Amino acid sequence: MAGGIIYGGPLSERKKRILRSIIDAHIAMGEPIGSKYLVTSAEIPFSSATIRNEMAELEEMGYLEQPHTSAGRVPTQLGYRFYVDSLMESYKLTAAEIVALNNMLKSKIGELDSIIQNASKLVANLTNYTSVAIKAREKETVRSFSYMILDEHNFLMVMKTSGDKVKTKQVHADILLDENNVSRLISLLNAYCVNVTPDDITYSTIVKMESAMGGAARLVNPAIKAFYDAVATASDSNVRFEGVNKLLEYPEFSNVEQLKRVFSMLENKDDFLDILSRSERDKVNVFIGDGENNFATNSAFIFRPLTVDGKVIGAIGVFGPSRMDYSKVISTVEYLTQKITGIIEGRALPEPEEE
Amino acid sequence: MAGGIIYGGPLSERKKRILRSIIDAHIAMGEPIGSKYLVTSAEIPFSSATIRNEMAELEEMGYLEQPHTSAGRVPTQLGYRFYVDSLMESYKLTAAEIVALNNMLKSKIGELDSIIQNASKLVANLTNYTSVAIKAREKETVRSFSYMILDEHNFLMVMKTSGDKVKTKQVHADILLDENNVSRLISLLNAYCVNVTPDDITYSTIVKMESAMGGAARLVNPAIKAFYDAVATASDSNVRFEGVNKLLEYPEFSNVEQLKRVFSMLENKDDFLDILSRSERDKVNVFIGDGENNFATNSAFIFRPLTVDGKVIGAIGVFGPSRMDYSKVISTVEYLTQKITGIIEGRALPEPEEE
DNA sequence: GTTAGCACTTAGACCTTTTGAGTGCTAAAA
DNA sequence: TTTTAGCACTCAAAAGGTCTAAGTGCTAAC
Repeated sequence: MAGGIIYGGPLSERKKRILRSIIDAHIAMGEPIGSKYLVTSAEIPFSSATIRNEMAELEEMGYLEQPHTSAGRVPTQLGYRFYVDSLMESYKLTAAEIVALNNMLKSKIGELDSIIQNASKLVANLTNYTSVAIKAREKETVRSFSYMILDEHNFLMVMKTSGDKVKTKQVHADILLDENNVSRLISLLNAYCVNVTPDDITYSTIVKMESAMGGAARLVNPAIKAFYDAVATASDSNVRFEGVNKLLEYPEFSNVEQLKRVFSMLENKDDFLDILSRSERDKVNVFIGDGENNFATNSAFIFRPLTVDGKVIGAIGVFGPSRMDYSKVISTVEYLTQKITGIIEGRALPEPEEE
Repeated sequence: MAGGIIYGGPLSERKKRILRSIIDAHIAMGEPIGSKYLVTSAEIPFSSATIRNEMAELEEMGYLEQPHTSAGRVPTQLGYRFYVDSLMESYKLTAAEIVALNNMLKSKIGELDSIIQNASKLVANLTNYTSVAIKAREKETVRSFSYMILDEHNFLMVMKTSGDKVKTKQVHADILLDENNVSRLISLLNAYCVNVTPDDITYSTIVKMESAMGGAARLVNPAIKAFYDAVATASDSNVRFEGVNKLLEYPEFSNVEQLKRVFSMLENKDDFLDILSRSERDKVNVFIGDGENNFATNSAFIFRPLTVDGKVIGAIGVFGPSRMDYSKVISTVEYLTQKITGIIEGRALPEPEEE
């Protein structure tokens, strides 16, 4: 190898093979990998001495590191990144896994929310890592209001949102309702509260509306509240974890200090929303270690955004140690999000035989 | 003391005082408490020897135990139970805490769900334990169906439920909608799907409805699906935790084995629903240790059900080590659930000055 | 370019010793 | 009869020391 060794530079085929074997073995066993192991178990056809030389160079190039002098090598972030980007053999989902995924999706033809959440549970079980379900914040406003009178004290407020959904809220009034006063109220809402965020509603707006309502002024407050609720709820985001206890299975998280760091991170759900907002859509994203994110070292976050009509509405992913079974996780997440997107867009579920 | 010592029997005033001091101290420090400590810090006006004698008797009676011969004493479940039931001085919420609670409740005049969840967050912060928010399963059926046509391909299905709520679902159809076919569909729903759980809908029902709809048979399926979603969602229950990382602060959970047990328990949300269903309503319930529940030893669960119209709709509580600041937790949970029940029932929020 | 061999390093396992907190018991004091 | 001082005893946890095994880097031979 002429010339100096470049940090992160190109690798010979042999180096690639050794690096890949080290990472595979480390992912499987969780311990530093030594040269001897590679000769006997990974069947690299060179002596341990040769491998040691290669490993020393891989270390100098930044792909490996040693926890201490007399230990084997462990992959660095750079090592994992390389592995993910180029070395990994794409894991083929087993028939059993595909069936499990399809069954889940079929049985739970329900709300988007519960689909995502069930998918998340399944991912946790299939991969044995903590899974993450994210429902993204949607900034919605109301395009138009209409109504339906339920009885003399209740009417239904129907709001078409900017996202072309329909939200409804039941409004209770302590005065008698009739077509007359409710329709007046609704046209006021259509005048003042269309394409407007809840923060834009000022007290003076409310006063104006109340004076316009005359004797039925008491209807304004509950109506505004219903409007507020509908829009505020929509703009609520949501990050949920499943299988948090699986983290404890991995030795890298088995001391309390590490755990504290990890848990306070998981608690900080905004960080996950942040990462989602900075991610690439329509592909599986992989965050590793702490150079790339403000995550705890030794950990990685793999997820794929869910998009509908070009808008990111959420994500499903996996959180775990950076020595993670990347190919399995990536293919599971990929498969599932594809299917979910299909369901959301109204396509029928394909039979499990496919693939 | 004439006669033999009775297990769990009555206690002299001095024993009570000593027991209480031991538990107070143990709650504060998390370590076994020795006789010397009680003399110097808890200001028990007897010598350490006397206290040792009393402690030996309290141990024999089942209120205390020793982790090992040369250690201090630790309360047993029986000890904690006694403490909770009779010794504890009711903790007075500080003004700051009351203000925080009230502000939270005021700012978030929204969905019940989000109220409970925010309350839960607050409880976790105020008490420094993991908080638990439970939304109970509601078994609901639909009392009557009505509709509102949105455009030529969408209508709104409005369902009055057995719980006197109104649920709505937007239904999309690929055939043209008009007053005629939608109203026919709705009257079929009123004939076949009233007071019925989703499981009662059989395939033959669907076939019957489809043949009755004639040319518009394709409307039946999306309508049934909407009905199913609405009722299934309502019957979904929900257990959420906040501040799980706080558990790590307590030494009793600081070894990985203990943590595994605790986390797999938290994962098992049905257990919490179970406990809720077996709890006493309208008061704060305290589960301690493992004699009383299938909880991990060293842990306790304190919660209060939320009831509306005599039905339990959820609960707010705290999960933590059995050495828990019972009085603080109990008064926080009590206060908050009272207020939330008030809000749900439509009462106005009282001013923070009260109390 | 590859490999065998060897000196060197070091975390972790294992053992022993020391320390100190806390007890139970006995005999004296109140 | 109740309380207390004093003392011998116990035991977990900390501290220290030794040993082992895994794994390395380097040199010299192939």
